[in-house]
Amino acid sequence: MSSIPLNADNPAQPAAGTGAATPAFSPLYQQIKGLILQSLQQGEWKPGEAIPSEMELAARFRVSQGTVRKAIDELAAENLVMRRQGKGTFVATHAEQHVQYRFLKLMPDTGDARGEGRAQRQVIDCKRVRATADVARALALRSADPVIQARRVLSFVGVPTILEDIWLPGQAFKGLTADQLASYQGPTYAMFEIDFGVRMVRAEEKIRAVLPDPEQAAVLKVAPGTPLLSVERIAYTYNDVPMELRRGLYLTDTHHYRNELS
Amino acid sequence: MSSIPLNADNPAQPAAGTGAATPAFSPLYQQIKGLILQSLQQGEWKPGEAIPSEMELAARFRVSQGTVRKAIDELAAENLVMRRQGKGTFVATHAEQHVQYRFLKLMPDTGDARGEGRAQRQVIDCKRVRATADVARALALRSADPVIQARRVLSFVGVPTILEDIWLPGQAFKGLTADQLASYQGPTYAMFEIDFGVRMVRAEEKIRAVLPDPEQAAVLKVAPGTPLLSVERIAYTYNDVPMELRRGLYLTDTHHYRNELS
DNA sequence: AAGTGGTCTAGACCACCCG
DNA sequence: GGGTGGTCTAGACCACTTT
Repeated sequence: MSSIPLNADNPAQPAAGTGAATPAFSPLYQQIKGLILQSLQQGEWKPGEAIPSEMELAARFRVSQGTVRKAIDELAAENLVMRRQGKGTFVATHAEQHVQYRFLKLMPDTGDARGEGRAQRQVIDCKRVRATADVARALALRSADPVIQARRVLSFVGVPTILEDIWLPGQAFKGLTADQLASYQGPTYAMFEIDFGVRMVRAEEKIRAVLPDPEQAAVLKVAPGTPLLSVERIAYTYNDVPMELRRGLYLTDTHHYRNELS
Repeated sequence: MSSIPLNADNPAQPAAGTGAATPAFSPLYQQIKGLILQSLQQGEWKPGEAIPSEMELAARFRVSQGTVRKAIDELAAENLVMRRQGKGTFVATHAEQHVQYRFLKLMPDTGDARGEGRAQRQVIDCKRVRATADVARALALRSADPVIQARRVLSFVGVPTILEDIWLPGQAFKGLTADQLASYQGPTYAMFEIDFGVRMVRAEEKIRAVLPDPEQAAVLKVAPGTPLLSVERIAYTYNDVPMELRRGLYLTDTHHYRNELS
């Protein structure tokens, strides 16, 4: 087992890699964080499972519990793990997370809960295609690489509200079907974790106001001149690897995109 | 000076108020955080100034440096203070902050820096009015209470891009003039700090896609059917007191609203 | 050299959860 | 009662900034 400190009697030595040299100085807890992160992305612990206790990790890495604690603090702040007092620390998951639909910021204008009767999904199509230049760039692929493209509509209380086009790297999502997209209960990102082992960790969104083209207007059943929110999202797994491009059109008559600034 | 622990030989005792009882359990560092917060909102240290060192605060509150540290950690995470290694901990300010325009998420499509030649401001008007019902509700005032209402346009590289209507509680912002809004260099929120002692700490935004009315279209010099981003912001000072309502219309032809999810 | 924030440790005890 | 995360302390040393 790779231990980190070279001299237990001389705590807080600047740096000491695990064989591979650590070039710039980084605090011990950052190195521990890196090691835990590595185990996370290698799937040593699966989403929803508990990771070893702080004491165990401290013993494994030969550091104090406080140092492990600070490492886990940061992972928890980034939503990569979840702590539960008295129970343990768990690998975060898009399923069974108190905040379902973590990345969906669209809220109904009335009723502070976003829930009020889940969305109905309707998958319009799902096919294998070759990446166009812009899709390839967003997903860090080469042009013409295989990607899976899907289109679906989300309705709230029967009202079509979101039209989404989704692009996924063909390699990682080989075999994804329209049926799978439609029938899975709960967040699509949870399905990605379970069926493909792909965990989305963070995302970036670019938001604009646009008018729908005739086809989009028809699908959403709105007049052609209806202003819509265009939300382009790139979702990333571990290590900032982009794994999904999603272009959404949101009807904001009875909903709004909610954001908190600080 | 009010000390907190009653018994220094028995560290980590559950709770011990400063005279006034602390009803529910809250860790010591949270209580310290509350005390520091209190000093912040009472203006014991002004924006940009350094607060006492961790050792000094530890001595003042009769706790260990580590406990003060954890309290300040949270304040720093909430952007209420800023730490600078080797120098001290400083009261956060909207002026001289590396991230100017902290609350403005509109970015040019090209050029990752938001800067590229600051915005030009044009104040259209600024007057004292009585709060309408919705403005009063947003600002936690009574209907017909005095408020200051301002309208201005921000242009980037000469192109009118943002039309903003701003409402401020008349009491706290007595004497605010159009000239003041127009001539101040730097973030308006910095001017609020300096001229009115009001520090905005966080904000909430509701975003929609809308069409401008004829007047709005004229001011922004766009065609009537141009879709625009409607951004309604409520900004809060300490203690979650709302101090500003702002309704913005963003032109998203060459800009986009950028958001990071995690 | 002195002061500040930042890291690390070791040990104690508290709050919570479960068997 | 025993395990887990959470809090608190005291003391040491590191990294950065200023005098």
